Order: sequence, then structure tokens, then C-alpha cells
Amino acid sequence: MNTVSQRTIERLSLYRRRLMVELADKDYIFSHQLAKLANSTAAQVRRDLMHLGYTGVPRKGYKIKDLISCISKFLDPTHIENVVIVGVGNLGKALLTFFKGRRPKLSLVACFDIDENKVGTEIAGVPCYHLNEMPQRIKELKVNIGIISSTENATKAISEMMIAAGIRSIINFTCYPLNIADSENVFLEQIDITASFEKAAYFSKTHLKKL
Amino acid sequence: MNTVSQRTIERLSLYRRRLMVELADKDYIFSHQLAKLANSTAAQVRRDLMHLGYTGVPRKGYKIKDLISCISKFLDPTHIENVVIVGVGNLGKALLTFFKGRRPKLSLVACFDIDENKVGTEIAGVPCYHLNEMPQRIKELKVNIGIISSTENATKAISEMMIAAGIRSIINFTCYPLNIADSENVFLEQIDITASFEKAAYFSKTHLKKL
DNA sequence: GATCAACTGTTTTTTATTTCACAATTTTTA
DNA sequence: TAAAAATTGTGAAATAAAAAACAGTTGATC
Ligand SMILES: NC(=O)c1ccc[n+]([C@@H]2O[C@H](COP(=O)([O-])OP(=O)(O)OC[C@H]3O[C@@H](n4cnc5c(N)ncnc54)[C@H](O)[C@@H]3O)[C@@H](O)[C@H]2O)c1
Ligand SMILES: NC(=O)c1ccc[n+]([C@@H]2O[C@H](COP(=O)([O-])OP(=O)(O)OC[C@H]3O[C@@H](n4cnc5c(N)ncnc54)[C@H](O)[C@@H]3O)[C@@H](O)[C@H]2O)c1
Repeated sequence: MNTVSQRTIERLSLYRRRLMVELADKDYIFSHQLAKLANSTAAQVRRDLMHLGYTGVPRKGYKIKDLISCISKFLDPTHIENVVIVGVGNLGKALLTFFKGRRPKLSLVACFDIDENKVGTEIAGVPCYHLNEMPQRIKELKVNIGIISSTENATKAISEMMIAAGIRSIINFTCYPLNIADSENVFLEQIDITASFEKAAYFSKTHLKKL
Repeated sequence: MNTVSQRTIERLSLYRRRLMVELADKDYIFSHQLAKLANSTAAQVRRDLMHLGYTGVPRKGYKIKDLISCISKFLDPTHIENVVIVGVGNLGKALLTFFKGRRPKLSLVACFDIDENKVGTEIAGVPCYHLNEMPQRIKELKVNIGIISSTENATKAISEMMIAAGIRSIINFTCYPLNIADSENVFLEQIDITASFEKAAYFSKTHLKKL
């Protein structure tokens, strides 16, 4: 199968956001200009765009408007996807607030917690239910995408509940490294902020050795 | 130079956290067991550990206690590193609250914002100053690591201020893709949560095609 | 309308990362 | 004490990703 790498998908997402900003200024953009905006190279940009089936014009570049809609057609779900988030502490709340209404095709429809002070309230305009209700709500709302930002120790159980309820994709912000069997065919994105911090600390002292 | 890849550093960070939990239960661990805990493979684990100069014992494995301190010696700064964070909105506050006091060698000493309601207060026990004061504070406190979680449009200017003030490593949570010249020799970690979301959405529909 | 310059799309090459495979080592067992 | 079993450390092979190279277009120029 002509499978597209995760790296390419990430870059396409970034290209689109950069192009949106550019759109105000001009009509066309060259691969080397987009590369600069996205911190990449012209060759890499052209290679990524190959997957879209959209072709630019030599000496003219890519029509920004068309390129954006082509990336959107490629990346975005055809219909609106419902998304849920489990664990609405500091991070969960930040994610909710930020993404609420931001991506038209991704709709944050519910969040879940076990904290009785949160259950029953609305957080950033999104209703918060008790974790117990999650499986039923996921099925009812046909949710395919789940975000976990609970405490670490609850991660595994939550992911199992999600998968059993039919979730197709999980984004895990906790430190717990989920291990999902291939046979489940669930996409997993592990975001390890702690590792990023330790990496930044490590390279703050070492990476300048390449001098 | 025997440079260690970013991927390896990330995994070492994860190994350490997993080992900390394991330590309560047992003394030794095999590469295949650690691999399972870290969602990796035995060969990958052994390869990563090669960099540490710590050797395990065939038929016995790695002494968890020693392995942890060896990873710490390798990853952690020798002395306490001061860290600052710029932009203390929802995300910045979550980061502050989470990391405050969590990593003994990384000390969050100050945060900066331009919101007058925040300047002059303490957030999660960390003093918040006006952005204007940043260069001076960074120099005074010998800060090497800076986190950006401001609004997107301020990112570039903030990074330039940081670099001019002597920061060695930047973690950028905003969507703006920073481009730091190689000659600056500043390590950059770009955390693009938006791309992660769009990736999760993309693969929720497509990745099961490998069936 | 021929020529030039500057781009694109794609093939090839290079580089980086992961996996494999196995000799060397150590413990266990007999 | 010798043989068997299991695990390590690492060179070599395989795979994945990025960069370079280049033929083919296209618009601009004369
Ligand atoms: N905040 C950060 O910067 C940061 C960085 C790295 C990792 N993380 C990880 O992200 C997760 C969330 O971080 P945070 O700062 O928001 O923590 P937090 O303590 O503020 O929030 C955790 C939330 O999860 C809820 N919760 C606990 N168990 C639950 C369960 N079984 N089901 C549903 N909800 C449950 C709690 O009630 C709370 O609301 C943590 O696991 C943390 O390790 C956070
Ligand atoms: N929250 C998320 O889940 C999320 C996800 C992806 C990306 N981001 C990015 O992270 C950044 C922060 O997100 P947030 O949700 O905390 O936003 P926020 O609006 O809650 O916080 C932004 C903070 O930055 C401050 N600020 C603005 N300009 C500044 C400047 N020049 N110097 C210092 N401080 C300044 C604001 O006063 C505010 O306190 C944004 O750029 C956003 O694009 C956030």
C-alpha cells in the first residue's frame, strides 16, 4: 500500500498552517519558500506534496489557495469527527480550551473525569461526565478519537475502555507508555513532554560539541 | 564525535522513569523486560544502553539501581539548571504546576508574561515577571533552558531575546515553527500538539488499511 | 518563436535508525 | 568440573528517511 509516513503527515499539517498565514499576502508560493516557513528543505516539501496528487507549475510554484484545500482534502476527515478527552486537570483543561472550535472537522464533544467536583459541570463549554459513562457516550456519539490526560496510573485502564468502546485513535499525554497490540488496529500517539524536557536539558550542554 | 541521537535520549528518559517504578519490586531486569515496559525491543534497549558505558551481566540482566544512576549521570546536568517559561496561559500554567519540583536537577525559577494581571504574582509558587525583565533575569540566574508557551505571534521575538540573553536550549509549544541558525548553537525542541491531533485524525481512518 | 532561467516531479544516492544474528560470557545444573 | 541454557554487547544487514541530482516544463526575454 502507498502508505504515507507519520513525519510527512506532521509536516503537511504544518505546511497548511503556514500557508493559511501566507494566503493574506500572495497567491503563489515556491517549494523553497514553503520550506523556509516550515523549517524544512525544498526537496522535502516537494516530496511531501507528491502524496497529494496536486502539482505545481514550474517557474510559478504552487497556488496557495488550491494547495491548502488539497492538503485539507487529504488530511481532514470527510465528515466531522467527534473527540473526547479523559482527565480534565490542568493539562486537559488547556487542551480543551485551545482546541474547542479550532479545527472545524474535529469536534470536542465530551470530557470525562472521576473528580466529583468536575462531573456534571461544563469545562470550556464542554460537558464533563463521570468516567463510568465513557463507553456508552463513545458509542452513542460515534467517537473515533480519544485523548488521555488523566493521572498516569489510570492510563492503561482508560485506554482499554476506549478501545473496547470502539475508539480508533488515542493521544496519550501521560508518562505511562501505552502498549496497544497491533491486532487492535488502533493508532497511538504518545506525547512525552517529560522526555522532551530532559532532552532539552541534555542537549543544552552537549550539542554544541559539533563545533 | 560519538554523538547520541535524540531518539536515544528520549528513550533513556523513558527507561529511567519505568525503572523507578520497577525498583520497588525487584533488583535486576533483562533487556527484553525493559523493552516491554518502554514499548520497545530488546535489541533497541541494549543498543541505547551501550552509550552509558554501563554493562549488564549475561543471564542476570541489569541491576536496576545502578542502571538508574547511570542513566541519571548520563542525562542529568551536573549541577542544578535553572529554567524559565514565557507565556503563562493555560498551557504554561499546566507545565509550571506539573514540573515544579519534579525533576531535581531542573529548577523552574521564573516565568514571564505581558499580562499585567499576572506580572508581579506567583504562579504555582513561581514568580511572574514582565517580559521586559527576561534578559536581565536570564543572565542573573544563569538560565540555559527556556520554554515558550506564549501566543504564537510573539514566538520569534521571544526566542531572539532568549538567545541574545544566552539561553542554550528552547522548548517551543507554540504553532510557530522557529528557525534558529545552526551558528547559534542553540538546541530547539518543537512540540507541535496541533500536528499530533491532525495526525491522530488522519490515521484513525487510514492506518487500518494495513490489514 | 527560439533561447534562457528557474522551477517542478521523480529517480538515485546518501545518511540515519532499527533489526538481526552471533560470539562471548555467566549462571545453573548435573 | 563440565555441559547446557540464557543473556549480553556489538558488527553486519535491512529498513526508513532525507538530500541531491537531474530530466522535463514553463514563463520570461530578446
Ligand atoms: N501538565 C503537564 O505539563 C504535563 C507534562 C507531562 C506529562 N503530563 C501528564 O499529563 C497528565 C495530566 O497532567 P495534569 O497536569 O493535567 O494533571 P492533573 O493532576 O492536573 O489532572 C489530572 C486529572 O485527571 C483526573 N483523573 C484521575 N484519574 C482519573 C480517571 N481514572 N479517569 C478520569 N480522570 C481521572 C483527575 O481528577 C484530574 O482532574 C498526567 O498524567 C501527567 O503525568 C502533564
Ligand atoms: N493549550 C494547548 O493545548 C495548546 C496546544 C497546541 C499549541 N498551543 C500553543 O501554546 C501557546 C499557549 O497556549 P495557551 O493555551 O496557554 O494560550 P493562552 O492564551 O492561554 O496563553 C498565552 C499566554 O501568553 C501570554 N503572552 C502573550 N504574548 C506574550 C508575550 N509577548 N510575552 C509573554 N507572554 C505573552 C498571554 O498573556 C497569555 O498568558 C499558544 O501559542 C498555542 O498556540 C497550545
